[in-house]
Amino acid sequence: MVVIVVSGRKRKFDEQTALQAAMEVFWAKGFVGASLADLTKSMNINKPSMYSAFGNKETLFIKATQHYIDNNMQAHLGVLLAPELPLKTRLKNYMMSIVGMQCSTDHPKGCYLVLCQSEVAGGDIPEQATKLLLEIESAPIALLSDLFNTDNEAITLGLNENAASNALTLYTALKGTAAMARSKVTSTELEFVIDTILAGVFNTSKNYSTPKAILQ
Amino acid sequence: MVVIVVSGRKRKFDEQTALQAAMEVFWAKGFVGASLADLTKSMNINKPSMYSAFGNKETLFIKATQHYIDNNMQAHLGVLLAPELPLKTRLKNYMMSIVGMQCSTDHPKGCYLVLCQSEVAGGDIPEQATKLLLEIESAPIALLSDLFNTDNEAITLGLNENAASNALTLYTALKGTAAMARSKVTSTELEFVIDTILAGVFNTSKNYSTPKAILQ
DNA sequence: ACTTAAACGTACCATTAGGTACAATATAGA
DNA sequence: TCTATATTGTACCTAATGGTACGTTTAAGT
Repeated sequence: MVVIVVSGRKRKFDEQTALQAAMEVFWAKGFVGASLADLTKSMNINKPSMYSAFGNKETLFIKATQHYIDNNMQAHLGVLLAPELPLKTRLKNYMMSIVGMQCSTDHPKGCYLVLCQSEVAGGDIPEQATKLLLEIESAPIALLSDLFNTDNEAITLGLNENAASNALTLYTALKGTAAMARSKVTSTELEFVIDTILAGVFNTSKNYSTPKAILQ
Repeated sequence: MVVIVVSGRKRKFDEQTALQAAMEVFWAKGFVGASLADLTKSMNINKPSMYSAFGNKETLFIKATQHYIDNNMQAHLGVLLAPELPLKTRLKNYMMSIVGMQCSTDHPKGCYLVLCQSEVAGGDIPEQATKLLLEIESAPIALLSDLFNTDNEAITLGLNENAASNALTLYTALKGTAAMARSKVTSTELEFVIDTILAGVFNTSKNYSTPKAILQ
C-alpha cells in the first residue's frame, strides 16, 4: 500500500483501526441495521472524516467486508491445507477454527458474512455490496469441493464421488454453527456437532445413492 | 376466537390476511429491516388501521411471529411423531419437511425465526419481542432432546446417551439449511446434507467420546 | 331516521436516516 | 514565514422512520 502525502493536515485516526471498528458494527448489526451514527461512534470519528476516508456507507461496507475476509477468514485456511495430517483431522481443525472464531468473545458472535448475506434477500443492500456478498459465498464451497476432488485421501475414501455435495454439507454446517454461536452456544457444545457431521461425511461416502424426498 | 361487535363501521380487511402479509415482510426483511411503510403496503391498509388493529410495530411483530409458528412450524411436528415409522425416517421426514418450506417459492426463502433471532444481538429489537424470540429457540431443541431420551428406538441405538448434543446437531443443521435456502440453494441439494448429517448422528452414537479441541 | 361507535384517510408530529457545505485548523514544502 | 492543501467539527440538508390527531365515512341498534 503506497500512501502519497503532498501536504495538509494529518489524519488523527488510523484507517485500519477505524475499519476494524466499522467491521465489528456491521458484524453485530448487519448492513441495514448499522446506522452512520453507530458506525462513526465506534470508529471514533465524525461523518465528514468517514466520508472522506471511505466514500460512503456502501464503500465502507465493502472495505469492511474485505477486512473481515482478510483478517478473520483466511487464517483458517492454513490448518485445512496443513500437510502430514489426515484429511478428516484437517477438516475438523479447519471447521473448529472457524467455530472458535464464531464463539469468541473478542468480537461479535457468529459470522459477519452469514448475517449480511441473509440481508440480501430483503432487497435493501446496494448493488455493489450485494454483488460482493454473493461472490464471497461461492469461494469456500469451491475450496472444499476442490479439496474433495483432488486430495489423494479423499479420492481413496470415495469422497470425490459427491465432492460438491460433501462441500455443501460442511458449508451448511458452518452456517448453522454461525447461527448457533449468535445465540450464545459455546464452541465446546458445537464440537460435538462438527464431529458428528464429519462422521456422516466420512462414513456415508461409499454407498450413497440419491435419496427420495419423503419416505413412507 | 370470540369477536364482539357493538356497532360502528366494519373492517375492510381481514385481520388474518393482513397478519399473513406482515409475517412475510418480517420473513424477508427481519424486524429492523421491515419499515412501517413496507408492512402497511403489503398488508394493504394504512397506518392508523394497522395501529388500531395490532397495537404498534412490536406487537404486530409478536403476533406475526406467533402466526409463523402456528402456520409454518407446527405442521412439521406430525411427521416427526408419526407412529409405525423408524426413528431415522421420522427425523428425515421432519427435517426435509422444514427444508422444503425453507426452499419454497410460496413465501420468502429461509426461516423467519433464524433471521430475526440473528438480529437480536444487534440490540435493536424491543424487549418483549426479544424475549419471545429467545423463548422460541429452546422449544425445538427440547423437543428433539426429549425424543432422543424417551423413544424406544433411540434408546436401543444409544442416541439417548448424548440426547442434548444430538438434538443440537440436528437443530444446527436446520439453521444451516435455512441460511443456505436464503441463497437459493434447492431442497434437492439440501437433501444430501440432511442424509449425511442423520447418518452421522446414527452411526457415531455408540462409540463416542468427548473430543479434543485441535488435533495434531 | 337518528344516534352512537368504530374504522377509515389525510395530514401531520418529532426523530433519525444518509449525506454535505463551509469555516476553522493543522501540516508540508517553498 | 507564507502558501497551498488536507482534515476536522459544526451545522445543516432532504427523505424516511415510527407513531398520532382529527375530521369523514360507514355501519348497528333503537
